Amino acid sequence: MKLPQYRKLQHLLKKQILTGIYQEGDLLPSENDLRLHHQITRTTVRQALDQLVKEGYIRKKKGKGSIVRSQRETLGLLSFHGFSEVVKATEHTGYTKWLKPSYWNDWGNTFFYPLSEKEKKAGCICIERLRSVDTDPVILEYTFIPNVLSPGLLQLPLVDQSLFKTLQYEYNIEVISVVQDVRALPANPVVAIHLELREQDPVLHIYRKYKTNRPDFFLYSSLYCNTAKYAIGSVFT
Amino acid sequence: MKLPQYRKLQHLLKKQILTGIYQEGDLLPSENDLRLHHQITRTTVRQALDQLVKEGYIRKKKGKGSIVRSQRETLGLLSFHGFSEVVKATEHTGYTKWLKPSYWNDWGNTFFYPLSEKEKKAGCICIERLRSVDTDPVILEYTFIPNVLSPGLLQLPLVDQSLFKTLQYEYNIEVISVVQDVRALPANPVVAIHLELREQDPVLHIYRKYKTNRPDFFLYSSLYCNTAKYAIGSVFT
DNA sequence: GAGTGGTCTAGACCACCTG
DNA sequence: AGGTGGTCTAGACCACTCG
Repeated sequence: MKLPQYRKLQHLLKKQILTGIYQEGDLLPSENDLRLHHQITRTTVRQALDQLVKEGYIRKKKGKGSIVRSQRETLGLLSFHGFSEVVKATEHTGYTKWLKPSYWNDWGNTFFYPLSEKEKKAGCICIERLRSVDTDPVILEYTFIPNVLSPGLLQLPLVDQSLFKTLQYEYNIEVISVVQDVRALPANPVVAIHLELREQDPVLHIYRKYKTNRPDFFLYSSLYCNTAKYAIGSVFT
Repeated sequence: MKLPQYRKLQHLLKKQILTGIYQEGDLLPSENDLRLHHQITRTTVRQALDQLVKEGYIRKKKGKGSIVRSQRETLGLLSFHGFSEVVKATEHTGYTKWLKPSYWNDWGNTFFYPLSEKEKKAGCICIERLRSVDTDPVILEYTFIPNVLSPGLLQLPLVDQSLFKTLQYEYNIEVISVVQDVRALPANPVVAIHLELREQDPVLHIYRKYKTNRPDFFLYSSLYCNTAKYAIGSVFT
């Protein structure tokens, strides 16, 4: 575990942002301050800050400084949920309902993405959630997590109700990229009931594979979206 | 027009990749070579290469070199079409049909994204294309280009049949990010006919706004996708 | 005018890959 | 062993922001 200097600074600053020591809109210490405090050169400081920019934690402004961005914005890029963005943009309120307690399962015969032997053997923890904007159900989400974490997610309470935050705080696991396949489908009965649609109404369906900073650990999701009222937004940079 | 050194090198290398001087899998000259040839320091060379990595033109390997990636992969990140990816992955052949010659139009009363006064006054050039995989129509695409380019896109032949390539070669305009809204809709009669679906069948619909390296120049698209056979893939990093 | 980030120089040592 | 990219040092000048 020999991290380069710039990674250490990067992780330190990220932690300080995530724990609220620096909040949205705050300025980080200047590159010069950081250089003096950590006894490294400005090049190295800049390397650390470049990473944080790439990850969306800060943006930089010439003559001003490094400005902390909101975590919503950060997630927005990755999540593609539209959920948080929609909620944020419209000042509606978002709500997530656990359809049932998370449970262990094997992967079934035909999982939507290929699995490694290790993943297959461990089975997975399944989470079924319904996400709403105000009182409108918008996303029905099935999440599949390989059961390879100790002590296991089943026993843990979630930080802030958020799976990603829990993984980050408890296991240092961070999502670094997402691959997804998107389709338009007619709603099946289960989907129709939860999303308050008629059967056969068009729904947006997304298969997702999340890559993390652990090379052998992935997350999987299957999402059904009612886009009648709210579209799903995303940004590519 | 005072470009920093690293931008110049970045653009030179990009041009050489796009024109095939360096092809997929080739190694770029080493950082040391580039430094000597261009009389700049390695730091500056690395800055240029970092940009190309970010844009997906190359990937770097320690002990090996900077390897040129395929342009398909590159576009894949931005395009979100799934079109080229699907075609590439399955070794089917892609085909684009101009439904009619491009034509001038005002924007209509309710364009899907807000427009600047300058854009409104100029009107737009419209392109209607149908993209197919083998013989299956997959994407019906309407593209709207503000009519602010001289001599105007209407008179120009397209490079490689590609709008993006034409903009890059003729005007030095490059797309740098995309904002989009995605929905599932029932097919209307026009869409149904072109995509060979029944009316009311679910189609994926995407509104897109492309941001370019010209701060005041955007492109707009509206896409209808038949996802019955081919899903739309995308990657977030 | 003082402080900030943006660009750049001229070196250095390391880990990794390949012959 | 020699070449590659990865990390890092210790400086410099510039353009921009703000009081």
